[in-house]
Amino acid sequence: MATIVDVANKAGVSRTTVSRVLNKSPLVNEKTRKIVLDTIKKLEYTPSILARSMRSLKTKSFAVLIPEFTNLYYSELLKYIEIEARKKGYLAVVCTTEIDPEREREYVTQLLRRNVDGFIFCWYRSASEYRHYLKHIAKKVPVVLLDQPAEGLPITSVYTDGFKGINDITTYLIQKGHRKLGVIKNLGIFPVNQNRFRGFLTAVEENGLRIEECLVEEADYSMEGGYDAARRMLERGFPTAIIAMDDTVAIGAMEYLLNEKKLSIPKDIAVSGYDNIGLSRLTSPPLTTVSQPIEIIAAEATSHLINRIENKNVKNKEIVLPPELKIRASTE
Amino acid sequence: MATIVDVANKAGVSRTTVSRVLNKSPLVNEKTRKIVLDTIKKLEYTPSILARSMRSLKTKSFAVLIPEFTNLYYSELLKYIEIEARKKGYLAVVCTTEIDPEREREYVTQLLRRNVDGFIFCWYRSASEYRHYLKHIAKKVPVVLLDQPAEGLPITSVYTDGFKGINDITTYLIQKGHRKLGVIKNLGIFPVNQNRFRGFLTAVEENGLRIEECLVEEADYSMEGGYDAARRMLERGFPTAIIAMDDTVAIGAMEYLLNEKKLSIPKDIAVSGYDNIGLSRLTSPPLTTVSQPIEIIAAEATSHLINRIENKNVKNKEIVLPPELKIRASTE
DNA sequence: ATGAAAGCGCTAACAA
DNA sequence: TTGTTAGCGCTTTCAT
Repeated sequence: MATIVDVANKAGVSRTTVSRVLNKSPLVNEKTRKIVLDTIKKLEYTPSILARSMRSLKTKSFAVLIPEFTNLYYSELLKYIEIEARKKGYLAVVCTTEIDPEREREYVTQLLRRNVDGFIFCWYRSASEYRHYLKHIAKKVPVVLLDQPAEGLPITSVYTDGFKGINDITTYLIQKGHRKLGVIKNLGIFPVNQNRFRGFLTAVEENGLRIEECLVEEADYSMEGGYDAARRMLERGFPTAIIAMDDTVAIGAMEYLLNEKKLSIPKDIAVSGYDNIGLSRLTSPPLTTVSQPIEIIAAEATSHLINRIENKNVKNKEIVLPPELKIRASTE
Repeated sequence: MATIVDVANKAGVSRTTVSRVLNKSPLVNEKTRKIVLDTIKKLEYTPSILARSMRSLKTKSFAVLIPEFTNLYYSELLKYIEIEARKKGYLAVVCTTEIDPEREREYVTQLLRRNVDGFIFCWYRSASEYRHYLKHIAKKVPVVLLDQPAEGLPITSVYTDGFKGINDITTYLIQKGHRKLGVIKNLGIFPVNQNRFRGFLTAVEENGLRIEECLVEEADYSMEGGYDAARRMLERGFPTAIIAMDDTVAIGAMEYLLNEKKLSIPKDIAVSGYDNIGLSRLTSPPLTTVSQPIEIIAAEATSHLINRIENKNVKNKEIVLPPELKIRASTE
């Protein structure tokens, strides 16, 4: 591999000059620049990012921590994060935590040692629980938190209003005549879950229904989790509608109702989700859900992170996006 | 951030000694080691991976190039690649190519400049088309190719026998009495696709059927692609079974048959896939498919790559894994 | 407009 | 067993 010295020697200039050309400094004679550029081509020289990073302590990379790959919400998020990163010349390094705090810490430590320039966290952990830790990280590099309010921390956060989303969908189902509502909460006492669940409770109360009538289950963030939760629920009662807090879980629940119980959706039981992942349009029947503008969330989070990385003056902010009801056949 | 010099000074030893402790060299007095270790703790010192890489030109990281995140086959693959990488202290950097040759090249160049220690490629490109390029890369770092034979290139490859897999499933369907077979090929003239398709053709011939009876369609690697392919196929004819070369595509096709045509699977049309992604067990009805041992593929590929990175004497090899029929309700 | 020299944090060859 | 020294490839003062 050719180095900057090889180029300098062959071009008959100093390393400094080559470096200037590389960094588009204006303090280089036009002729000199030509010669250097030619030599670079001839030698197929490409600057070592390692050496460059060593000096600048910037790696033009950032880390994205998500719970897992197989939930399509994250796959789609990653897709758009990567697109935005590429546009700006950054590399997004994706790590999955499996919601394991130890694994998460391990990754953060290692990534910090690898000098990533920033973090995007999709983690399910109350900000208050992790206030100290997050502050600690945010002191070193910019941090963007997804799906959760920043709650006063020195970080940027991007999320949709989960309370409103679930409140809307619950209200809609009640208005359609459903009185016996089943609900599948997401596992863990995290703000994102609590907000969505509160949206459900509030809608139930606002409509004068009793919460005791509700069948409450819990599931992790997977299809299998939704499948099992639906099974447990049906063992205990028979709702006319099931509200899940997550499309992936909702789809798992639908599969149980269809495959195991041979029920008809929505005739026997209506089902709704949250996220509007691509798959939700294609299930049978298509899933009613709350749309999160995934592309916008990803693009906002990424571009804001990069802005903060490159310009310390950019301030943290809270970006709250509106959820939108997508009524489809699973409730009609 | 504390550096090695800070530690050395505070501990009253030389950088070298600290470095030795760090690298668990036996040439350090037990007492000295204790002192150094203490100082490291006190200063919360962590060695800079950047500086270390700069010397060794090893980054303890490798790149994984896949077409996209949203095909669950890749999500699952990544999950197990990451697990294996973590076990060995490596960071897997995932990049998606969208099967865009230019984007692919760009990534390879950039990743090489970032000194990744190796590559795992899931790319859909005939090895022959890319012989030269692959050789070029393999000269610099170890390469593992997934889903494709190495065809004599100096790289390791891991794949299942797609010819046999599709041949088996086709034979099984014919034996079940299906005579009018629809097939959805995957887009692109890549060995992995050709092998699977040949498996289909051969089974058809072996059973004395005529290929003209077959309805042939093409789809990219997405659910939407399968959906559209099924639509086009049904506009032209009516098979009793549809064989897709990929679960994701098969599921898309099923959704079309169920949602748009209100057909019954398998009564009106049977459907089969390939890959055995987690979702295929949960669809309605569950999808008959050919199982690829994803976990084994991922683990073999990753551990072999890392072995090659760390020990130049390890030889490239071709790892061919057996496919396995998973008969489920979509064909029963 | 150009270059010499120092240094980023670490490792390794050689000396003691 | 420990330390000295050089250097990985680059950027960045500070001179010229």
